[in-house]
Amino acid sequence: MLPKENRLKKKKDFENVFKKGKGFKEKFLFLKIRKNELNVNRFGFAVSLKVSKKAVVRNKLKRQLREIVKAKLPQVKPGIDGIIVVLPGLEDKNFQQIEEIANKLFKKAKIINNTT
RNA sequence: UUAGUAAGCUGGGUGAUCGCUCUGCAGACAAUUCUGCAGGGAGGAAAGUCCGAACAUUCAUUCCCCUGCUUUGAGCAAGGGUCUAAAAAGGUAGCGGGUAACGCCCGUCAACCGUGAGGUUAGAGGUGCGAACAGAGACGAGUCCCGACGUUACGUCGGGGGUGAAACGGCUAAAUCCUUACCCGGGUGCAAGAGCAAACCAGGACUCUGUGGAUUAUCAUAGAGCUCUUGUGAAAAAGUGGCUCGCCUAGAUAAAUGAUCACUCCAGACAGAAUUCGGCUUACAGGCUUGCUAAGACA
RNA sequence: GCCCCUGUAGCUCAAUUGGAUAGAGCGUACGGUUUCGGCCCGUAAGGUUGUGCGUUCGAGUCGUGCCAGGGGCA
Repeated sequence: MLPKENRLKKKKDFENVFKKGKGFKEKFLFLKIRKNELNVNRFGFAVSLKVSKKAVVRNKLKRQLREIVKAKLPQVKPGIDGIIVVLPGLEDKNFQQIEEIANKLFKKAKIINNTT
């Protein structure tokens, strides 16, 4: 689980990111990002009922994505709000495959620090 | 031993690294923050939302207060349901018990199924209709065919074939109608509801219409309408659209109870709490315990 | 989370107190008409009535359990 300060919480925040953020797409993941006024990164996750009707599957995807984002947090440029949307198809992948997709996605969005 | 039957229990384990939430204690601090230690942290179905209850609120002439009428202890409401527009609802029902309550549970009788252990069952009473097709004829009648008798048309008696789910016996059928012992205020549901803060001639929500945008994702704007909330002597400007309780010896609020790796075994099914509790229904790999039954073998 | 509603041809809808083959319009296909196309005329295909179990002689219709889709909420 992400620390509290790194979570995107308010409904308003989500609307802002969806409305004004830039979108990036990679295989079964979709990322929306927008700069915020804070010095920290905040992330939210969304898994639709269309991905799977089973709550167990949706919860597992969210947990795995949180772990991936947690590991990446120190490398990400500060001051970004992001939402990761899961698209149907990801539920068949294992952890390594999801991590690979997420890496490509983050590179595409150019939010990783070049120094590391 | 094999096959079966009933009831109950369980629903991988160990370790390493990195994390989340709540409670208590201690310390630091402006703080709802941080640190340390100790402890709690998904299910038998958490599911479907099919019944019932708690709790909250609302309507109310039932509880409380006031007023009125009829009258001597009660009534005059609402809602739901019913309806060929007038009737008065409803109930999932053998019998007996249990429960806060239930359409639930237990015992028992009957019917049916099974060699058996056992299993299954919306199992009261009354009445109407016999509605398609076929058939001569479908609850009130009738004569398609054959035989006998009577004087022909025809009638009486007996028998047979065929149709059909059912063919004269007054039989069977309500999960379409009605009755009844007994019991009962109704609606809305924790997004119920309560409190705090902020703002003002304003703000929010909803509906409709127009315009634009998006199209695996949770839009924006203008006008009109009507209601609700806060609030007002007038005008202008600025600002808020949140938080807390409800809420829990699991108790979050973008929502925790985990992620990865290694070893191991019989290789892990169905599946993730959201106000709480009692049931029902549905999904489900494997393992364990106990009682009983049938067949076979041995003593 | 809580509370509701709806499932019949590709689409929009019918089907009498349960009664036999489940109909109609649009669409589709083929044929005719036309120089060709449209309109028009004719013919045909297309259905496990979402699904299982039950009541019944008989179920789209009655009862019940699932499945799918949709809507509302201070």
